[in-house]
Amino acid sequence: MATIYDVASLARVSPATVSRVFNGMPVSEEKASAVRAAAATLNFTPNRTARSLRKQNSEVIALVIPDIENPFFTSLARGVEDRAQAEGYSVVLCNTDDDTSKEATYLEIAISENMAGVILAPASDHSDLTSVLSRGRPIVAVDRSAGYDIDGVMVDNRPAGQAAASALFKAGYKRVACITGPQGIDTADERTMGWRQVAIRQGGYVPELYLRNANHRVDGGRAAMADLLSMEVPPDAVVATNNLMGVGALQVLSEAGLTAPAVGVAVIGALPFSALDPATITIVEIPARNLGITAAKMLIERINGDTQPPRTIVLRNEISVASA
Amino acid sequence: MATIYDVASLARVSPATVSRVFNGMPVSEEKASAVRAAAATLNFTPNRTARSLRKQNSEVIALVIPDIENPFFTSLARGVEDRAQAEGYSVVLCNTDDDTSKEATYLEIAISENMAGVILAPASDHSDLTSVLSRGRPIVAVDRSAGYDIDGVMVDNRPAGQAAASALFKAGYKRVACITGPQGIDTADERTMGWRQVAIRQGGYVPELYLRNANHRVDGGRAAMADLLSMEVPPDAVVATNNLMGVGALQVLSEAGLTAPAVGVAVIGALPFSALDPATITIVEIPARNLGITAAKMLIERINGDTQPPRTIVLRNEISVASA
DNA sequence: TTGTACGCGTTATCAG
DNA sequence: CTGATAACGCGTACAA
Repeated sequence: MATIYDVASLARVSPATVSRVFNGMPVSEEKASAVRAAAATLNFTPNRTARSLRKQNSEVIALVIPDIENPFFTSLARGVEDRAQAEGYSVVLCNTDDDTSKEATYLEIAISENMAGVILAPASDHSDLTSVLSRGRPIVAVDRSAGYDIDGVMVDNRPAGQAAASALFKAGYKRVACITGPQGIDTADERTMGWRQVAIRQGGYVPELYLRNANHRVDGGRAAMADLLSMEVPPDAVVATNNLMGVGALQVLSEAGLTAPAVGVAVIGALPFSALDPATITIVEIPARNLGITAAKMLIERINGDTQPPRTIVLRNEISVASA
Repeated sequence: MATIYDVASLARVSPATVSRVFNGMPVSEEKASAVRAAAATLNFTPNRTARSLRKQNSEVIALVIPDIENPFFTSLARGVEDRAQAEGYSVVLCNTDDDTSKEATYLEIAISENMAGVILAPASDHSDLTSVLSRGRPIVAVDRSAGYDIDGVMVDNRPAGQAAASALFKAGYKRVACITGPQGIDTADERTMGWRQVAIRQGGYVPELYLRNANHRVDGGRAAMADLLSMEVPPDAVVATNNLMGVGALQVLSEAGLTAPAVGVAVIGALPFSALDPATITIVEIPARNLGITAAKMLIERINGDTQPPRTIVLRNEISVASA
């Protein structure tokens, strides 16, 4: 592995000059071209570890998400990437699998590899950010809040829950259930609250009986839906507060022969890759990609030295109901 | 940011002793606990950049994939992660977006950050691996071959194409089209070849007329399917050589009112999150997750010093046809 | 077992 | 514009 010393001696200049060439600092064209030639023959590339140790930063952003198999987060990731790459940053993804200890490890790595900053979709509301915060590295929470006073980009979750529930009641359903995520994840809690408010106002049944907490994946949605169907008086409609639980619920309903108007379904978050037209499903759109773009933008501002107090951006007007 | 020197002076020992404590080398329990106490109060963690510069390696594996929004690759990624974490490695994901220059950048980063090794699903057959190979870092190709003599984990693609085509012909279809990926990606080429062999043997039409190259995403599948439908004599069945193109084809067919037995569909690779039962679709399963597990296993063997010649593992028997 | 001192490959400072 | 040199934070001979 060639170093700047090798290049320097081959080009008959000092190591400092080599460094300057690779950092766009003023160097006479004569020496510069000698350096480039030498670097080419030696197949030299600056060692980022050493550079990063010296400069105390790198051009890499860490994006830490809880579930890489959820298209919502991959879409968000694409948003982050597109924005970051446009600004010259690379993005590495870390999957925490909803596990706060894995999350801590990745944050540790990000900081300790001198990455420029972190965008975090927290695994829970008791994530441990001390490693990041104590080093003063820029960090932005996205989608979910982390329980710290840091930058954040969120959507207005309660209205999303309200919209989903309202759509079903307006369609004439009477007992609208809710399949939501684990407690302690604020997106889930807020969306549930939105559903609850509408349901209580609507009246005619006891909403709390029709609330199920599940994990945020397909099997969670399946289990919850199956449980709801086994009730003495089952719901006639259901709100799923994320996309994958929605898929699970739809699967169980489909398997039970309950389609279309028999049981109403509203899902918060786009259904991934729906091959078949989900004609009778209400979708409350969440701007996943734009969450990513916005978070990357905020983070890069911080990296560039922005020191205003932490702020939270709420993408209020991007929630839309598509009842096809 | 606390360093070993800070910890050392607080614990009244030498920096070397601090280092030893954090690397499990013999240290008297007395001093060890003093070090741990000091480290705790200073909130110290070893700086990975410095460590990695010194040791010339890290405990991080890079997984470089072409499309993070394709569930096939995220599933593969989960396989890699699970295996790697079990062995004490962390995994960072890099998304190349099918772009060889982004790919080169990420490989560059991986090497130059002293990552332990790379698992690469190549963006094309002319990827540039010189940065990795010249440094002698372990690398494993997965899913697709990279055009170098390196370790690889693949599936037997041609039989997959044959199985998909055969299933449709056996179901009585006469003109089985094929929507495949870009030329130069060997998985696509091989699967196409499988379809072609079966189609030619079957006879009764000119298969080449019913072959379409598309990008590997949903819109690629949509465009190709639309094109096929506009033929004077459209196909009565179609093989999609990857999951997302399959979704695109199904969407277009569904929109055209062509469901179920009107037009037959076979897809190579699991359909992601199918909320509705794709009753009449033939799926040729590709063991995405196991590809990841196997690749991680191979890579870690290399990291641990295995020096046998490069080998390619083909997961032959894991392809299964599920015609529900 | 412990400490001293050097080097991993760069970049920044400071002379010239 | 250029070169020598000191860090960046850590691990590891080598010596004690």
